[in-house]
Amino acid sequence: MEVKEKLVKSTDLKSEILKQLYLEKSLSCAEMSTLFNKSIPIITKTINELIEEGFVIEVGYAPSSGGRRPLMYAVKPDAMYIMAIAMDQLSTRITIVDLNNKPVTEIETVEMVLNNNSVALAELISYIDSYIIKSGIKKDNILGIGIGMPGFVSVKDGINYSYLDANGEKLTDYLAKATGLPTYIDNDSSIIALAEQRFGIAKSLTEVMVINLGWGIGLGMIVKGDIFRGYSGFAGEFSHIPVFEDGVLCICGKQGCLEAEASMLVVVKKAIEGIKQGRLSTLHSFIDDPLKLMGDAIFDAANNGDQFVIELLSDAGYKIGKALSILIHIMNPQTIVLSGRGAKAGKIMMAPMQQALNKYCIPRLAANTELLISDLGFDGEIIGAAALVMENFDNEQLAINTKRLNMVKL
Amino acid sequence: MEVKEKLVKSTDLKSEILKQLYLEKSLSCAEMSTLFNKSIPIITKTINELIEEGFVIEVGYAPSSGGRRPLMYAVKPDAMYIMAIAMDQLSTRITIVDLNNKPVTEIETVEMVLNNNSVALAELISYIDSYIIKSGIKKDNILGIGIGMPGFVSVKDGINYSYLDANGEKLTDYLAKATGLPTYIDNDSSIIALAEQRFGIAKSLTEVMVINLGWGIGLGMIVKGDIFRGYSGFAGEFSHIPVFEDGVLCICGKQGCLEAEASMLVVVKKAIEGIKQGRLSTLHSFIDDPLKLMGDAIFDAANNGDQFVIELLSDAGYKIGKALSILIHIMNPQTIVLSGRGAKAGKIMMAPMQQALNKYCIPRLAANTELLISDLGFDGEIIGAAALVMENFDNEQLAINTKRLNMVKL
DNA sequence: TAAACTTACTAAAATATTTTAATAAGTTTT
DNA sequence: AAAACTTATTAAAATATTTTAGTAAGTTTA
Repeated sequence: MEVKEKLVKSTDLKSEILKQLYLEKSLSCAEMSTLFNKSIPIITKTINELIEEGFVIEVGYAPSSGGRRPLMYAVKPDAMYIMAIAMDQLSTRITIVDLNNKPVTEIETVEMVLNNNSVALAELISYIDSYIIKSGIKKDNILGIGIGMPGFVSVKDGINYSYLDANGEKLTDYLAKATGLPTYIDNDSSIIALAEQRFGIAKSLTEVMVINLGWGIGLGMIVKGDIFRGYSGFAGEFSHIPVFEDGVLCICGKQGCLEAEASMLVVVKKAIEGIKQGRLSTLHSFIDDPLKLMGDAIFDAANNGDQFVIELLSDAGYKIGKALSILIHIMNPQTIVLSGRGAKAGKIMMAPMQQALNKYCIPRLAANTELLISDLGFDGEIIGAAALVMENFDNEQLAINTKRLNMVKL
Repeated sequence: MEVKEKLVKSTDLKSEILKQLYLEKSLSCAEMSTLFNKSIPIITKTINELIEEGFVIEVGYAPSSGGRRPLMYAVKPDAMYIMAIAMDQLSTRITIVDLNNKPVTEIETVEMVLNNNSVALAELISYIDSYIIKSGIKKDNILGIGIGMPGFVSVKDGINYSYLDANGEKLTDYLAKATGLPTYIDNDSSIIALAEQRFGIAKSLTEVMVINLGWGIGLGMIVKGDIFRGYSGFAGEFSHIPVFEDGVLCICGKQGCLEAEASMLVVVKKAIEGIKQGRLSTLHSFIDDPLKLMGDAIFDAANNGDQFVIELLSDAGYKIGKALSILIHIMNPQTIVLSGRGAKAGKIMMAPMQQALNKYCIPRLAANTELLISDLGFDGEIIGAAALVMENFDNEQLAINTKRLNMVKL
């Protein structure tokens, strides 16, 4: 533990400790004292209150580092639960996790198209309600709902400008009213980046760019250790920067977008065309169900040495690499993480990507940036959605839940 | 005043107040109380100490907002001085400013080429020494030296990897030893961005991209209200991103860089070529002294309606605009500021730039970004260099200077 | 294996900070 | 023009936080 010192208001200490314990497996009083720049007595007092209130438990002694062994504290996993929802264009996953991010009931996947679907919002609410009932967990025990979704999401305004219109009302307010639970939304890629920085391969790093390889190519940015959203909340529109001169026409209406040249959707389309034109591939059996192709089949094919698929992924990788070189020039990140549903494809894409970085980056920058593949993979968005709720956990939330836990005791 | 609340350690309150007073013209106790989240008594006590020690003065009453008029406090301008140095490839400007950023002695410009100049560092030191002597200001009264310089500057390492090599030693340490004053360095564009955000047209904005129009095209980034430098300190390498397919060969060795297509150097080169080929321009009298062309002549010509120059600048503006659209997609800034020596040219470039933004940006992003021209202009780098010293002002610095001021009194 | 050194935890004393209440000095309303 | 309302400043009381010192429990060194 050599986490950088945090500055917190004394009144926020309690919720901040709980947040920190959610992020770390366990901490000693001394560690928290240095972390929060508070004296040991005040930490001890606060921790004891948290134990008294049922949020924190002792988890034994850590190995000695040359003196008395420190007593470690951790969050009580079942003190509160979080509902985590991960949406994409075609399907939505719902689960409820405990404070160790462990699903307490199985992740449920429902097919729901977002585009031009005026009943999507109503459906989502009904899915949420029935899932909570099925789970057997009392609503009072759920801290809130975190949702990752594609589109132009403004966290500040609580609105997704692309999907799930709530008749002009704040989507977060609308969902909170409908479900009776505090609701937080964010862009899927941002949420995946949050998961990678809090619990994944980029844990505790401060400058991280996370590429969300889904049907499209998303970017989640971690700047100075936190999600970066830009001024109006639309930062990271990576896939629509003009990289290729006179390229394919993109759905966004412009030419030369990365997404129109190198997304998984494009790879699949090219695969279908190629197979139809007689190219040999193990994927020919999927040709009638192209959208399901993505479901690991394409990566499995690549991993099994399917030449055609490898060729297609390599080409996409090189193009993404060229765009990444632009990103690196501007952001100079420590790490780039390939994550999201298609993270597996990252393995095949990595070599051509690195090749493009070497070609298009100033050497000093290429040398200072490492390219990694997520180990969270498809779970990233779920974990990120849960983490989003805890990001917003504050004293107010704590007070509500303290009351609740005390009520239960009586 | 509705500045966002700052979290400061109690032990840092004194230096933080002084820093804040350097940035604002004046503040009342109540304002500082809300700003720093401290009680009025503690602010009063601290301010009185600062007055006692000679750093702060009362500057009268502010207009009432419906009650007793607040007593305003400001920094004592001559309590300390700052040496500010602005370097570019060809010349270096030196001055000493007071705590109102007013030069106390005239800004001195010396010709000094940075590239392949092994004696540049020694020259710089001698310029500094002689300027201090000439100024008549005691070294003890100078808080430190702030230097803006082109090149790959790593603030963390205190090294400029492009110029001013100090035999592997930290440049900041070397200069501090040689001059006897704490020295801080940063990239010229970053420092200009700092000036714009602290004292210029982007004052107090949190997400700002500042384009430094000099011989090259620099970028200084303000993210979350502070200079953004990236992980290894090289963020903002805007002018070498691959924007143009198969473009001109750049000095960086790559093709299609913005700098190779649209920098002022390129504009000047094209102007010379054009005039030689018979194009009419009021610049023909400068043809024998191309490097001096830049010295306002090119902007004057444009402002006077010189068609050829306007054409060249418009073309450069459009190209910069295309690159800016990439930057906007990634960063989603609130404001883009055209600054630096060539800020004047911004007026002519603005229309084609906006045109490129409209073409290459997703409409929602283009609409959310305003394009402004600096009013600091050529002074930006000097002001930023001074601000850089105050950025690093802390309790330690304060203690040293308190001692000094008390010594003087005895 | 005992002595010396580290580190962790607890309680009391010292210090720092905020809250409260009283007063001063304005503006706006009646 | 007086009364009612705001806002600023000051001093005293109440509260919060840190420092200090003492004890407990381990590791390392001689």
